[in-house]
Order: sequence, then structure tokens, then C-alpha cells
Amino acid sequence: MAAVDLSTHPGHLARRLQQAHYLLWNTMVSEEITSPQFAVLNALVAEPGLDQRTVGERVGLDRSTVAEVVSRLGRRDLIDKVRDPEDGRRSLLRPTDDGMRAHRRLTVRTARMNQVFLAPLSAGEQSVFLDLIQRVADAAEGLRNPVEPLASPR
Amino acid sequence: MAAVDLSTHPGHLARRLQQAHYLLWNTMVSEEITSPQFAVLNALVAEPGLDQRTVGERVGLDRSTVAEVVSRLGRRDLIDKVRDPEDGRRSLLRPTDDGMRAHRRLTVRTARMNQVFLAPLSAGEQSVFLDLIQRVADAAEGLRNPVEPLASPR
DNA sequence: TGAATTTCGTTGGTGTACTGACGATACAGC
DNA sequence: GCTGTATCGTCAGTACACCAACGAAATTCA
Repeated sequence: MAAVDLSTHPGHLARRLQQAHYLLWNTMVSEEITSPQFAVLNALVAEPGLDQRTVGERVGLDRSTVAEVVSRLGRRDLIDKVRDPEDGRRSLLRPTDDGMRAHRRLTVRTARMNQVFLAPLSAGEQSVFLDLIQRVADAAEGLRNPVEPLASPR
Repeated sequence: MAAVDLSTHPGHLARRLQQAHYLLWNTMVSEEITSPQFAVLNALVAEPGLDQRTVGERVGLDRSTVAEVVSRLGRRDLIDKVRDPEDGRRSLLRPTDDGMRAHRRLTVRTARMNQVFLAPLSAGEQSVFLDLIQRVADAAEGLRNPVEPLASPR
């Protein structure tokens, strides 16, 4: 009887929250384009010509995962991918016209979905909610890449 | 330039939050037993003898996922699995002695990790945070299983 | 009692998401 | 110039997480 109440565990709640979002996205936004795919597409609409590593930084995905998402977006002709002529290691990505259209369409639906998703909270609670999540996520992410103790004597 | 600011999208933040948690779990709790595995184990410590479907309900996992998690826990001899003699469809699950020990050990570490995870928030903010996540997740989950509009005229 | 229906677990398919290792390319210092 | 190092993308492996479809077992009800 040493069991724990998971409803006080932020990690467990985070997983449930993400699943709930997945559900809602699937029914209200798109069944073909997933939320991470939209995030990548969105990053490329904002800054066409990014390489994969930088895209990953922007949306919070590691290199392997970006590679897979990019391959799916490419298979649907939503983005183009070319080797950087100035640096043979990089692949440069940009949305196709189809990709731009898809992004515009999904932007509208995503906004609607966010409203439904946050509907159980008052307007004030909503902004608190976003702020708190962001601070926790940022802090934990920071633990991974510890800030270089500047001017460490080499 | 129609790109969107993802930091206002709860779904995107939920994903980042979960990844941050995954990271922290891996470094502070266990590299072998994952958070969903702990959740299942915890449910069985609380109520030994549950069948897979009910476990899934308790921790928020669908039947396929429970099957995989259960198979991994079984492979490590942390839980036992037997056919229900009274209902041949069910598999009854219970923790082994090893499973009980592992659960005890992880419970301590999990508590420590939760503290670190929530450290960027004040005590007051922490409880608000947990409450808000839970309400949003519960509401979205409710959308999936709409309450039967009782006595719908067939 | 016997047939239609429901329920449980499994399987196959898709899509994140991570780590670790690897080849190719670029760059740094000598 | 040449060698060691760092970086980028890929690949293999593991682990969620969902849906749809299926067989076996149980239940409903005609």
C-alpha cells in the first residue's frame, strides 16, 4: 500500500496533457499532418532555408527526429530539401507552395483548437498556464545544456 | 511571414514539457524503468490483480500500449501475468517481490525529481500548475468519451 | 439453447522521441 | 598541406502512443 498518487506528479500530468492534445489535434486540425510536422513547417515558413539542426533547435527536436519528420514532409511535397552548396554537411529546407498553403490552412484550425483546448480555464488562468509550462520546460531544458562557466581557465 | 508563435500553443508546450520530464527522469530516476512503466507498476501496487484494460484506465494508456509496457515489465520479472480463471478474456497482473522493491526504490527518487522539476516555481505556483494541467487534461479527455446523452430516442 | 453482440488482449501499421555510432564534410593548428 | 577535431545528417535500436482489425471468450436476448 505504498502506492503513490500520480495526480501530483507533473511528469505524469504532462504525458496526459500531451495525449489529450494529440486527440484534439487529430479530430479538429488534421489527420495527415501532425503537430510536430506543423511545428517544423511553421519554423520554415518563418525562416526559409534553415538547415535541419537549426530547425530542431527552433522547435525542440533532436537531429534524428527532425530527419524523420522532414522525410515525411518531403514525401508529401510540403517542403524542399537541397544540399548547401557552401557547406556539404548541411541540408537546406524550405516550404513548397503546397507547404505554404497547408500551413495557412492549418494555422486557422490550430487557433480554433487551442481555444477549445484551453476553454476549461478562464482568460487569466490561460495566460498563467502558458507562462508556468514555459518556465518549467525552459528550466529543465537548461539543465541539459549547462551554461558554460564563462572564462573557464583552459 | 504568416508564421505563428508556438510559445502560445499549449500543445507545443505540452510536448516540450514532456520531453523535459523524460530527460530529467532518465538522469535522476532510472535508465531502465521508464515513467509509464512506473505508472503501471504503481497502479498494480495500489490494486494488485487488475486486468490490463483497467490498468490502462487508471494510468491513461490505451490497450495496445499497456500490452507493450506489460510485456517489458514482465520480461524484467517485475510483474506476474496470469489468465483469469473466471473470465478467460482477462489477464490479471500483480507485482512480483522484485517489482515491489523496484517500486519502493523509484518512489523515493521520483519524489526528488519532482522537486527539481518544479523548482523554478514557488510553492503557490506549483499547486496552481498541477491544478491547471489536470483540469485541461481532464476536460480534453472528456471530449473523447462524450457523456451518453441519456435516453437518446433510438 | 443458439445466434448476435460485446469485451479483452494481440497484431500490424504509422508517427514521435531518445541514444549511440558512423561516414562525409569542414575547419583548426601546426 | 595535413592531421586531428568538430559538425551535420543518417542509421539502428528501444520505447511510447495511437488506430483498426482480428480471434477467443463471455454475455445478451430472441
